[in-house]
Amino acid sequence: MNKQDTLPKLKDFFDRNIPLPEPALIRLFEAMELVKLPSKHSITQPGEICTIEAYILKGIARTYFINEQGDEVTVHFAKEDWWIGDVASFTLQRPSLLHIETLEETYMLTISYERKEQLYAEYPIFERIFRLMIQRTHAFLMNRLVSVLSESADKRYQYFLDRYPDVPQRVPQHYIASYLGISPEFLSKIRSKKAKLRS
Amino acid sequence: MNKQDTLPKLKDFFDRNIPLPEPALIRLFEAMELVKLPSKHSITQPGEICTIEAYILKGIARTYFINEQGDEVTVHFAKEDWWIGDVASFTLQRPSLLHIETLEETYMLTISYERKEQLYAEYPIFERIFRLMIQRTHAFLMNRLVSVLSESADKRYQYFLDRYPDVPQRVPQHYIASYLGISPEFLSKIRSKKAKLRS
DNA sequence: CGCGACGTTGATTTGCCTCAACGATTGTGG
DNA sequence: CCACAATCGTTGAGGCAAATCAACGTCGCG
Repeated sequence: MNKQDTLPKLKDFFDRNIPLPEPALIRLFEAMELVKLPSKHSITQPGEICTIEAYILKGIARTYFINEQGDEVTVHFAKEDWWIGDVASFTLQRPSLLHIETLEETYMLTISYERKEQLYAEYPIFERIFRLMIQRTHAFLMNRLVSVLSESADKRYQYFLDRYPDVPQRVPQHYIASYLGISPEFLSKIRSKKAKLRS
Repeated sequence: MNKQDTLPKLKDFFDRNIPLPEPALIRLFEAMELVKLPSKHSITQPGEICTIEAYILKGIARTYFINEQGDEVTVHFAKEDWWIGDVASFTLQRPSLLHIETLEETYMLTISYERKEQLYAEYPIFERIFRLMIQRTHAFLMNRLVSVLSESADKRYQYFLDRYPDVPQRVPQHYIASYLGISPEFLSKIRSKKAKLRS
């Protein structure tokens, strides 16, 4: 994959979400680096400072957390056309609490902390752009919270399928269970019940 | 309560969280309005556009959501030294999905959408300040999500008490249950079990 | 005073977890 | 290239956490 060819995708993302002037787009693009990561490679680990934020061109990654009982809690799946990164660790440049790792070979455009700060300094419009971007993530998190607080596992899974129809074919099922906040066994049972109903 | 007297509180908030130059603080303060609301008054309702964001000086409010089954899900309690508002509705100026209402007589410093846009335009530093503020909320939401996904009701309640020791004395208990994502009856049972253990 | 909102308690049910056993698939080292 | 291990998903039995339903006491307020 050639970096120049990836500009249209980035442009398309912003056109659909946070329209920004062509020159700003170009500046951002220039500050970013095309990175290819094999499957199962880590972007951030707990204790380390998250050094990049990335726009995913192709592939898929997940963000997860290991709680006190020692089990993994998947916070987020990020695939094509999504951003990833540990917002808290990146912006405060503090050790992360999260794992982020690829689940497929993944191509992404990354930006480092320094480059981003540089953008803010040189083109204040980026303060606004990234403020709007984080507001988008905020709305997303809010939905997820309400869903976990008030819906049954069954419904959450259905909702997940509607929203991410291709993800179940791309990632191990127990990661999806941990995203939904249920045990792998129980997700399996939900699935088999659904299959019976359909026939 | 006199508006001038409230400046130190606002200053104190920023000193502790997002230090900002004195002149910027003054600009912000001037753009804000001191508002007093009686208990049980609404700031936003679903369908309306959320017109203000507010810093609470005294009192307490809650943000909630009514789901498909018709029950209330409390997303957030905001008391002294916290901000409230429907970020999504406010920044996009779109109809809100949330209710926000006071639970006590509440004094707050409010800022309207227009005034805030004006601040952004006149003092670009505010883009940064509010970007940092929303990152703070983001981290908060993230914690809450992880907690709901992976901890027992018992533990979540304990955590709530540690973090907001005064709230149980100030708001009806069933609102707390809905914040924790459990039924009012079950919260009552958790409490009585705790009381027995203590004796 | 009497009503409605709130919290409590107990009985019952249900959603989800844990544990254990078992195939199927994948991957890896000899 | 095969053998064996490791990982993954499924299934069933049993148990526990939390919901639901119903009855009741209390309080604040019109």
